[in-house]
Amino acid sequence: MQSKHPAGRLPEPPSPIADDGDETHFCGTCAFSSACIAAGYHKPELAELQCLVEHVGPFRAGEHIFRTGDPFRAIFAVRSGTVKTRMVDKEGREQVLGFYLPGEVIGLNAIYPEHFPCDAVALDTTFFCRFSFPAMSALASRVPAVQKHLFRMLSKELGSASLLAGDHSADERVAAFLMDLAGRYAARGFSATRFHLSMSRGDIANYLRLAAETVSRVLSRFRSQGLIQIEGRELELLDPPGLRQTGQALLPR
Amino acid sequence: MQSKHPAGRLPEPPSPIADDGDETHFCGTCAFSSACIAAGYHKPELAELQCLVEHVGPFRAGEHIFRTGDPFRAIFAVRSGTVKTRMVDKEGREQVLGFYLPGEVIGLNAIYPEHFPCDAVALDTTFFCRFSFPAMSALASRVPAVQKHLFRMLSKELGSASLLAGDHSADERVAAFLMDLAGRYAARGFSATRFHLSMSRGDIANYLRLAAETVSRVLSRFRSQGLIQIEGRELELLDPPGLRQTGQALLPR
DNA sequence: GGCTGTAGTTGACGCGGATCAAGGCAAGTG
DNA sequence: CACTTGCCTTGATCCGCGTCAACTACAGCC
Repeated sequence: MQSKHPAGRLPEPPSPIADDGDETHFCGTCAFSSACIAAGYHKPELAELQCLVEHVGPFRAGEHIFRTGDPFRAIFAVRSGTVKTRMVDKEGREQVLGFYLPGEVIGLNAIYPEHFPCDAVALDTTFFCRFSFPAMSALASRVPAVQKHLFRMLSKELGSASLLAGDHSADERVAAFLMDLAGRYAARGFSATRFHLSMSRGDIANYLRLAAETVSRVLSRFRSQGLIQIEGRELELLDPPGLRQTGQALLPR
Repeated sequence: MQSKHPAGRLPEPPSPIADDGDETHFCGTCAFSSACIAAGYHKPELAELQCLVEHVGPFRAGEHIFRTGDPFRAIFAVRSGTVKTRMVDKEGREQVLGFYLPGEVIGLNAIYPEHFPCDAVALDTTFFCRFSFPAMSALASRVPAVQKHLFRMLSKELGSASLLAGDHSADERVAAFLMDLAGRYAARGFSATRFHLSMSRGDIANYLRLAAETVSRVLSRFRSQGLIQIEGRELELLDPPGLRQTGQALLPR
């Protein structure tokens, strides 16, 4: 009972969708796979991880996974599809906080306030593993590898938050954004040079604190410079070193 | 053997310095006080917290607590003084990531990379509690309150990272910055309307992604509008509601 | 077919804030 | 004391990017 390619209509590049393995090794690209490996796949604790996880979805493009103010009970690992998180201020202006790809986890910023401080919106058809956080905390107390993994995930997200920091030109920001996406796809085993942008130009612009028109212009310029090939949302990186060069001030050394 | 006011020469406002209590209740404003209270002050686990903490300092203004690339072994809670964290890119440009006041914790973003991804620099004379992270993790496994507290601290910092997000005017940013500081001082029991800015205009500007001149101009304008009184680094908020109004788009609802 | 809505691209123009420059003030130093 | 150095303020100029606008492309719908 596996729905194969829920996002549909991506002819050329392989769609980045985490293919679940069997029931025990349920997520090849799962956010917790490294914790499982460290703990040893066959330890009894793993069975507990099985118990506290719940597969949810599909969510269609535009649907909310959670909303600002919802009580925090669980974190969500993206199994397939893409998610944006965003805050909406009282004047109704949106601020995109991040995009989350298969294998990444949303909801960690809700632990402290105990309510979600932002919305999570599916950008295409999306499935999740839902982890009850109380159960996960209890498990973390007994399995050091799980605790360590949670600490690491939280710390990692702290680091990525500073990708936005600094005042940089539109070119630098867009180049760094593309290279960041490429790296994250590569880390999960997808192509690092050819992928689909699930988010609109407006979302990219908002995330990078630019106008949609500026993003459009920069992408056109990158294309005319031979750095990328782009048609609609299908993207190919023709010159990753060149892009890295352009965005280097924003990228991890 | 308590050095009284290491920063010196602050005649009017009470200097924000955490006064240690006795050896058992060692930090009234400590970053872990809530964890201690939750665990119960007299539980044996508290003695362990005592064991893994080490008081370090003083660091003088400009001295490094840690540097980019240093191996990660501990986190540091500010006992007194102020710290900035910053990254320096290969062109030598500095990016200030944050300011840390008494009771706040630095180093959490180093858990994942296992090396510090940034420098921490004292802005005035500063003392710390140093917590060995391996020991702290081990303790967290046995004391749920400690684990919970670590999760909450990490998650809280994730939230504060998005104070910078969004593209906002210089006025909004500066107002939000001042109100944020005020709230953090208030949370630790210091005056929320009158305090000392330990960081230079340049550091503020860098953190807010503005030019130092712009920060200077905005502060002058706020003074002429009767929102603040400021002389050098001594600041008094005359109209907190007005400032909150100005910075509302950036501030938590 | 025509109508409508959404997303993206491209051009023209103006503004907010960066940059450049000059000067003031306080603390430290020989 | 004069001199330097660092920090701050204020004014003048300039430019990157936001804003406004027009246009294209495409999908869904009746």
